[in-house]
Amino acid sequence: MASNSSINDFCRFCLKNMKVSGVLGHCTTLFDKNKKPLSISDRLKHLGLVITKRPGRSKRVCRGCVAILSKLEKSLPVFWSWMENEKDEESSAAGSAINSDKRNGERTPLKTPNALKSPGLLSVKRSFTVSTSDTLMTSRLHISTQTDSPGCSTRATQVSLGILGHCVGSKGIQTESSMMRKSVATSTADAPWGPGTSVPIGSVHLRPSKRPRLDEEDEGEVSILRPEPHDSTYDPAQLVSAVAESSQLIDMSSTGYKDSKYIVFEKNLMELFETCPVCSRMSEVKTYRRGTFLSVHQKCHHCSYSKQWKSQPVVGSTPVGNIQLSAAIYFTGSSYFKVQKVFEAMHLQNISYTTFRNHANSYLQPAVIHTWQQYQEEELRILSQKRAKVGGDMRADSPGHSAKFGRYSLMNLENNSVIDIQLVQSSEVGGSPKMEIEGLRRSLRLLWSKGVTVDLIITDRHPQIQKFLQKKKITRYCDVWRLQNSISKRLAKVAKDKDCEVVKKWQRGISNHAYWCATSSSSGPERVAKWTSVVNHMQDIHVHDNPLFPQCQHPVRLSSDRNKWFQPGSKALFKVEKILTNKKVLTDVARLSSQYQTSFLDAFHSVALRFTPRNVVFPPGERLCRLYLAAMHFNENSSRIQVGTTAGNWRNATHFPKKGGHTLEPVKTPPTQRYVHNLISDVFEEIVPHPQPYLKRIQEIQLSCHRPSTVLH
DNA sequence: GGCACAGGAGTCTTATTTTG
DNA sequence: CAAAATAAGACTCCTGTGCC
Repeated sequence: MASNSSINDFCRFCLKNMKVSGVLGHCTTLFDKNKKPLSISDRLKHLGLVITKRPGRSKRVCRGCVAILSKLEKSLPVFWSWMENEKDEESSAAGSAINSDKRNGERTPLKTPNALKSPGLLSVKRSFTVSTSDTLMTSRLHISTQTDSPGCSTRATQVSLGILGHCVGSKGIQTESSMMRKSVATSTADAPWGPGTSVPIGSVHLRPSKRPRLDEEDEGEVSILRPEPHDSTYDPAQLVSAVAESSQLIDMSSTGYKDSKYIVFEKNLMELFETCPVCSRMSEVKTYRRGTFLSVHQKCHHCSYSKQWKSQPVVGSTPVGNIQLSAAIYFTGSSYFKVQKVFEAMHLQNISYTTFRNHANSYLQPAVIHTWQQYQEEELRILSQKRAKVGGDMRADSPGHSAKFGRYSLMNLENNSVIDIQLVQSSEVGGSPKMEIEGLRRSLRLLWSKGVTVDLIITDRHPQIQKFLQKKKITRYCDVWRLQNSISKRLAKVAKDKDCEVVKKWQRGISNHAYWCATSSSSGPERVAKWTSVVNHMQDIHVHDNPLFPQCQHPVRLSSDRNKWFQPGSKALFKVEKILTNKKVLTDVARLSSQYQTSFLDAFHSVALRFTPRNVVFPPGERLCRLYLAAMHFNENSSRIQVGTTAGNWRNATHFPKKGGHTLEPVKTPPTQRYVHNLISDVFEEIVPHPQPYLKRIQEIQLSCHRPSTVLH
């Protein structure tokens, strides 16, 4: 048994040990009948390899071998069709048998892809002679160019694969490159991307397109390639096409951000380039795709007409649409992978994840940091002119239950806007319980460094925090929602006891009572007096010993439900009284905040959750940026007003919460995303032209995410 | 030769299924 | 029903490819 299980830890084909640190990773069972659409063994069978369960042979394969199988499934039909074609030609052509034999003999020496290098696989491959199907597909290109095969089929391949571009190269290519450079050399008037070229993008175009974007290089090379409208192949038609092209590009702004975009089908697009507009005969069309970008190179062999069309403006050497897509995904808090699925579902061309990450690291995150810091500076400047009233709360921000990261959010309670977010890693402060106090410390240090005086703070009932705030002489208040939530939970637990069912009838009443105590009292002792009076009230006693609150304020009325009153000396009363008059609870009741609540902080947490879903692992830098984005979204939309009806009433919507019953919630105006547009503008106007200062800033931020706790004390 | 992009592989994670 | 096993998603790092 033990030996069998150890064999199954290895891949059947490449013999790789798939057990890492005692855990099997990325393996698939060969004979899993439930696997959809087919089991691995069935898929192999389809390709000609019959595989059976055998003692001493593993029943699992690794992900790498499954990937090879998938490739073979894609490529083999192509390869088989080649074989069929060759057979047909061979049978018809006399004397080709020798060549055919030669080819069969040559098939194996082709370069083996890395993935197929393992000995176990080779044996399998040989058994059905498809080992190089994948290789053949890719090597087709190299063989044809190097060996200069005279076969007409090869020639066709060369053309289709774009090799011709290098050989012919001349007019079409020059036209294209000069177009790019023309924009570089001239300022705005003849820039191919249009006269609306903004200064920053212009500055990008000032660099030769081949140079690294981050380098500032001379522009001498640029003008050399300018004069291509005066090419020897000058033709009025060409001029027409060039003018049409430039006018088309002139209409859009340099980044085309505000341009509408469309989904264009390849077939429909290619209809535009099929025939030469000058001689109306078929022209050669070559395409080049990079992410969402497509360039079409049309060349007519009959009249020398050539044209290059680009689907998007290009900044430096990066298509603008690709960055815009990355920015749109990132700034709206969406997930690349979800968008990728949507794109894939409709065969829409997309950028790779690596590209997305590169864009995020180079431009998007710097934009977020920059915008957030500007906003924060301004907010803190205003706040420094008065005594700040803030609320803070920590939430775990990691997948699962492991509180690896925590985010401490600080909110200005006067306008309900988030003014600071601190990301704290449990490992840097020595455990998750210390994260909250650390987050608060960091936030307060920032406020103090900007000259903000904290008047009061509403925060958690954590003893460490109480001690810290006492030391710093900051008035701390308790949030009513938190207190009533904590008490509700305890009451719910008691209500489950079969002798304490009466507690259920009072849960909502006690919760409401907490809010009433907080809002109707002017001092701590008065709040406590009102709070403790509920114990009498629950026994149908409405006159109390406490002079601060001698009598219930509600009108005298007879209850229809006599069973709701607690019986003196009952177990239920004893348990509820213990919860309500607990010393810590009374201390917190005395500190209940009457004017400011942190319910908006919870609303922010739910927004933040949409930007940083818990089941996705983000690197700390990206996590912080996403939280900043959440804060920007929240701050922009926190003060939305209620929608009115034509009759002049406010609109409400009925909600049916999980607990039962129903509530009326105001219908507010739809949320806006102005911050997204501002950020994208920032990316193109400031960061893409001069990324270095922003990158430096983001490095500082990321470093500060990991600074050791000792620095902060 | 430089750059952008694509994709593979390793690692960590959660969700689901299987097993005892 | 709980624990173990399995599958697969998500992320980082790295390398290869092809265009300019």
